[in-house]
Amino acid sequence: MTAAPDDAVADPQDDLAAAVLRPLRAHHAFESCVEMLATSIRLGIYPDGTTLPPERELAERMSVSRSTLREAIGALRDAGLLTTRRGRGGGSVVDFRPEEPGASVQLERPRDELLDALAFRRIVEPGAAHEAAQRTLTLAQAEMLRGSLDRVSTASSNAVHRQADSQFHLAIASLTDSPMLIDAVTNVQIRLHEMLGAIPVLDRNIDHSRQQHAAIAEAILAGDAAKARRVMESHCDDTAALLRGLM
Amino acid sequence: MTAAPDDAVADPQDDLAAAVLRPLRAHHAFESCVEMLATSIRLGIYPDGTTLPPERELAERMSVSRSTLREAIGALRDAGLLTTRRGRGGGSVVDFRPEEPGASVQLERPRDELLDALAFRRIVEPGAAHEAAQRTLTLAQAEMLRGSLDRVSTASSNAVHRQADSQFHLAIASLTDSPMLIDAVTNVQIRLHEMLGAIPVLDRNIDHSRQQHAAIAEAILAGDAAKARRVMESHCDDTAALLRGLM
DNA sequence: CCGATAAGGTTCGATATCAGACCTTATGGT
DNA sequence: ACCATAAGGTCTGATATCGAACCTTATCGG
Repeated sequence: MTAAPDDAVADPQDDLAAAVLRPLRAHHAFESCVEMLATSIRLGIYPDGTTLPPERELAERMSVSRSTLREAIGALRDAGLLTTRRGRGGGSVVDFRPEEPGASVQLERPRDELLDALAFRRIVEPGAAHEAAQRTLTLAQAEMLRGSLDRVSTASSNAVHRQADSQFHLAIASLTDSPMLIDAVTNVQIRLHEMLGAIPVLDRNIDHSRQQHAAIAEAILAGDAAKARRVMESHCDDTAALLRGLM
Repeated sequence: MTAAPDDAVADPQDDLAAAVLRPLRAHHAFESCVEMLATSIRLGIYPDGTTLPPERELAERMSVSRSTLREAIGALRDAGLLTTRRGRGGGSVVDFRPEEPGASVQLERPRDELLDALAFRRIVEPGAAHEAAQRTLTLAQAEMLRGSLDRVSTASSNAVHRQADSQFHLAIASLTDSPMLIDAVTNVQIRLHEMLGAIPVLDRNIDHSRQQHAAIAEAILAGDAAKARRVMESHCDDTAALLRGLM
């Protein structure tokens, strides 16, 4: 009744089952842990030279045992992304200078998944911008947004720009205070960051991006939700077109 | 540098860290497994009297070992949601008639989380409708959409209507073929379904919903993406207003 | 200079989960 | 009537993860 025979056309109902019964466990907490920390470092959330939060705290945030977390940190240390010092004031210090993007880097995920991320992004990021613009921001939030814009505007190299770009988009999402939305944007940005690392970058594209970023931030700070969404949509479309063309 | 002192205002950068370093493991695969299956049954994906897919298949879909899955099925059996028969053609048969919603049901999740789901929904479901309308649907897909609309239109009771409603929205998402989008809508619908079970339902609201559902399906089948999005936005707004008022 | 403290490092037993082989039962086809 | 088959049921050893206590090291404040 439920299982569709191999030869028959799948019962459309089964698609729903497939949707709800999604895999619920990323095999091996250890690996996911490594990936998550490595991503944070590559995205520049913990820039070169900064110290990671204490192990006990990190473990709790990721809801993972300290032993597992430590193994992950060990792996990153082996990979040369971290150095660790003991004692009070010690900790794991990031040792990572982002590399200039280029076509030599291989994509890890299947192409489908990346295209999916672009489509999903086109929906959630404009939504986030719209929502952020509707809120009345605290001074600290406005400050953070301006800071993110500033960093992405003045980035000294393509590699740094790429990090700052991710953070700018994450910053907008975080203005919404919506965990589900933040999570969605984070997911998208992780995949996007990976894609951008695999293509050559043109200065002209970056200039164009810069202008769009400024317009988006301005619209959000001015509370112009419709404009924020519109510009973000164009921005996503442009990035997507670039990526689809070059991959 | 990284850890914000308790007394100071949190460094905005830390918000980003909090976003990327999200918990990565739903403690106890067993519990998540029970929840997932129970949800599928309550959403009517496996209606009363139908047989679940074989254990080996279910286990693979959820990427969980068969032992763990079996424990989950056992728990559902103990809870009276299933009966199991051995031998060829056997399996676990659903034994669940949805209850009429009412204010007596207690919400399990914190209110914040539910409001968050409403906000997120307002972004992703209109996006899904828009995307679905842009695609050229196969005959089977159009058929499935019409079927879902039909079931939600002719539902004989509030309880059945609530199930059919979830499935209608999931059906639209599944038209997009975008795993990330489908996943987002699924998440939202699970939370929504829970909320709808906790409030009394007015026939007038249901009639209104019905009209909107019909308009959405029509717009999608006609390929009118703008309209599909617009109507879905109203639909989400209306449902959200109702829920916010009654919770 | 010295103790309180905040970090990382180590160890160990308990438990959850996995992977897979194997057993048992009922059904449907020939 | 029989037997291949498709289900659920059982068992077991390996491994991952937890969690919690405890040790070691370095720094900061008085």
